[in-house]
Amino acid sequence: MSFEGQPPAKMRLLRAAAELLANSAGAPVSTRQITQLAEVSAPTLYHHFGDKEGLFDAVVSAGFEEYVAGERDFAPSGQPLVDIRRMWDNHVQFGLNQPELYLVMFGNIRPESRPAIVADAEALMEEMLNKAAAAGQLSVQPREAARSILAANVGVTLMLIAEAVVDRNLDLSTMTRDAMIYAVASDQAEQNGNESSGKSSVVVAAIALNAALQSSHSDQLSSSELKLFLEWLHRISTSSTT
Amino acid sequence: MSFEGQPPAKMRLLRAAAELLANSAGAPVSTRQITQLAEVSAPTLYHHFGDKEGLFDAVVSAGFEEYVAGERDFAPSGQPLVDIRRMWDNHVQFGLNQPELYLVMFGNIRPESRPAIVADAEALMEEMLNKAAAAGQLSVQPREAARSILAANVGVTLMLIAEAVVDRNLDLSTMTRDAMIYAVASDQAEQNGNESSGKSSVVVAAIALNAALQSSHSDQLSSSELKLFLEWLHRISTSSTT
DNA sequence: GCAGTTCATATAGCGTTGCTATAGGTGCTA
DNA sequence: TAGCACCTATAGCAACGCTATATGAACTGC
Repeated sequence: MSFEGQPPAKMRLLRAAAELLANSAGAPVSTRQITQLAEVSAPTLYHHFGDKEGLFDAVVSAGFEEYVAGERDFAPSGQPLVDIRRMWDNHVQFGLNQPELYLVMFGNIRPESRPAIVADAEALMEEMLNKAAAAGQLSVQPREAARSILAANVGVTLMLIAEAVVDRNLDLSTMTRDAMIYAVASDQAEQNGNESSGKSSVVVAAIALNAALQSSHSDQLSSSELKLFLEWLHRISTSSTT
Repeated sequence: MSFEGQPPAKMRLLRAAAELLANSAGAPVSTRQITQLAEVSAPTLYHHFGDKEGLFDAVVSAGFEEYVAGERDFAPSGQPLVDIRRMWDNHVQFGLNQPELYLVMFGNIRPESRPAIVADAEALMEEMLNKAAAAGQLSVQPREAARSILAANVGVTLMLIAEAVVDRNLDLSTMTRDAMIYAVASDQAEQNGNESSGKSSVVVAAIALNAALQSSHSDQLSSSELKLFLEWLHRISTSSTT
């Protein structure tokens, strides 16, 4: 959605809202400020965007599309998980660069109002994770992984926004990012090279655990618990792969 | 901060605000609603709390202290990492039970306005992680781990709140929680390919199976069986030594 | 060329919001 | 009884999101 072909008033409103959202550090932005800066009167705003939130949505989705576009461009590094890392960092940077926009997008999300942007972000992340899954580098389903990573990504970004700029420590982001990616990656289920089916990885892992439990006795479960546990383990490890 | 000894008006304001915040599903709560329900007129509110946000802060911190108290009580399970899990789950439940309060606390956090509650939550989490660190179960500094886990916890909770109640899937919480705890726990040794130190192969295999089970819902166990199975699995995978 | 329709903008103002200037009541201490 | 804190109320301000209504411009069909 380029700004070029739009009627002047609508475009000026978008620009004014974006500028005010970007510059007013934390303070809420009123429709009167926006219309005044855009040199337009109130009904024009509502004619074009229906709502104050409609205007903000437009600004957000414009900014988000820009961010997504820049994201897709330099993404194909061959290593999907590396791309995920970069995607995470870009997300954080986007939030820190435009905290107001970001808070509108991810801070006030309520059930009835705004799953749209979140769904977009999830889809983008999932798309990248699909490549990782295709390369056998994922130990969980891409959709679940995407939701999980995005949730952590949002949480970290909100925390960083909440901190004073002075003592913002990006180690929080780095650490959480690597934790999430590592947890989702398949390098601890190292058998995924030959069998990429999710179910078979369960079986393989169950067999491995079974073997490990036989050799070294764990004291974390009582004997009765262990007995039942082993039985279940057996049921899992002998299940047919579909 | 008990409610008992307070003058009636102040207490009635707190109760009214809490009730309106809890019951008004998503809609903003106005001071007039509050003062009307509390049978009090406007200046009284500002006399006692200075601000609308001051009132909300009071409500929030009351609720938060209650939540913290309930948290500390049943916490000492001996296994710090298990306690962290429970703490995570309680955090999510707190957010889902009182979404309005939660959004006030963690959704709108801006640099100048509200690091207080966040700091409290961090401190609580850190306190628990210190025990884990003392038991040699942590591979990173408790403070960093607490910040990281809390950030992910907040992100997950916000995501769940944003979803319609119907299709809320708590797997998102479970998966992210275990990912974070696992990443922070000291069994990270094999992350660097150094498998001999620290964890036994039982733990490694248990973790792998856990991850695999998260991705593909096995139909070999009933849901109640699976729940208990996963619980045991986690006990094994968070055990400190063999 | 001109009526009809549609789109875009403006004037003025409604109802509600958070908040306050001012003042009156209440109970305590002296 | 006087004085003094504390607590509460009447009334109202400025700002908010939003809209009923109206005017101008641009295009369309005849």
